[in-house]
Formats: sequence, structure tokens, C-alpha cells
Amino acid sequence: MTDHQGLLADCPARLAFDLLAHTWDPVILWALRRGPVRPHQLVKHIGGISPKAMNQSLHRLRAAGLVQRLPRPGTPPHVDYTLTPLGRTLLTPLATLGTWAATHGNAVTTTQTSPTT
Amino acid sequence: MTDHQGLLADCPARLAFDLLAHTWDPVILWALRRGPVRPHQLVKHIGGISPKAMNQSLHRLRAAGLVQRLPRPGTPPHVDYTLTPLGRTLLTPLATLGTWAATHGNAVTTTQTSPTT
DNA sequence: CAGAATCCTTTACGATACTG
DNA sequence: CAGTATCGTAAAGGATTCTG
Repeated sequence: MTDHQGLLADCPARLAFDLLAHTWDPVILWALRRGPVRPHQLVKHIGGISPKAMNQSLHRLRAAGLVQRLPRPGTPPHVDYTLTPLGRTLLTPLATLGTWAATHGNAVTTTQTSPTT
Repeated sequence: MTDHQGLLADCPARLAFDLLAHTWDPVILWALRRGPVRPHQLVKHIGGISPKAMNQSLHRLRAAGLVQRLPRPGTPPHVDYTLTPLGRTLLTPLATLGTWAATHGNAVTTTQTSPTT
């Protein structure tokens, strides 16, 4: 195989997709683009995500070094999550996907609704 | 919610991610970038994907209008799959992700291996 | 060879309840 | 309020087998 120009089963490019493969991970990443946000804020803002799923995503994203946890001392507990510098680098590809969806998403939806054949 | 700048639970941008969320879908899309390929070729080329998963992905991608099936009459059966024009438009975002992985993928792997803190 | 059908295992994710 | 643990459901995907 000398054709490894990307995206094979064991290709490093797969990493990016696995990173975003989970339903909420890209959503959370995007929601954090502005700056630190608290978990509860994320849940409310995104809508439709359970606190548990939120936590799992946050865990994955932290493990990947894309998101950082910022504990604020005090009572009641207060925590912020924010993108790491590495995490910020993902915003551009994310935006590219978003732009594609905005441009061609309608075509996909139409196709799925009325099969052209 | 007046902050719908993208990527909420019900945001249209989600479509792009759901499209690529399945493990093999982006891989197959990428494998087809050059032109028509036969299923068996795809399985061999990609490696690690079962024929069933391949078929399911191909179905989804066809339903989404990203991939087209080209039956060649004859015996034994011969079929080619190729990207539709719509499918081709996804190659750019795909490449963007791939580039990101090539650039920052290593950082992610490193982080996951040795938690920085 | 294409691809659909069946079986089985893993895991994402929601709901709920509990701990610090 | 943050985060974890448990339970239950749905679905992805591998292995195998059968049909056109």
C-alpha cells in the first residue's frame, strides 16, 4: 500500500474523526469557543443533552487535551470549562464543516427525503 | 436563545457531523475521491472493515446523496461506487480535518498517553 | 462478487439517585 | 452545583451464512 494519502483504517487522520464522532463532542467544543463556560450553562445552552453525557464528553475532551477544567474555589462549587490552545486549533476545521453544512446540508436533506432514482 | 451561531442540539450544522459520525463513512468517502471503486477493493484498501459495515456505510452515503452506485452489466456481477457532485463538495472539509490531524494529531496522542497534570 | 439476513458484543446516551 | 454510579434502551459493527 503506497497510497496512504490519508484516511485508512489505521491512518492518523482517523484520529480527528474519532475525536468528533461522539454526538456531543463537537457541539461542546463549539459552545466553548467564546471562553469559559460552566457545565450547567452548557447543558441549558445546548439543549437536549443529559448531564451525564455532558460529563462523559468533557472527560474525553479533557483526556484529549482539547478542553481544560478550571475549578473556582468557594461554596457552592463553581467550575468553568474552556478550550486549551490545542482545542482552539480545532475550531477552524469545525467551522469548515459547519460552513459545508450551511451550504450543502439542504441538498442532503432533500436527497434523503426524495431519493433521486 | 439568540446565540444560534451554530452547533446546538438541533442546529443544521449538526448534520455534517452526524454524516461523518459513523466510523467508516469518512474513510469510504475519502477512498472514493479518485474515482469509481469496487466494494471489494474498498474493503481490501481500507483494511479492518467488515463487508457488512461497508455495505451499511455505502447505504447511508447513498441515501445522503454523497455516493452513487454504478452497476456494470455482466457476469460475474460488477459494481462501482463513486462520489456524486455533492459528495465531492465534502472532500474539502474532509481534507481540512485531515490536515488538522496531521498537524495536531500528535499532540492529542501525547496528551492522552501522558496526562499533563 | 454484490449484498442482504441473523446473531452477538460493545457502547453511547438518557433517567434517576446519590456523594462532596 | 459538580460529578459519579446504576439501570435500561438503542444502535454500531464484526462474524457468519445464504441468495442473485
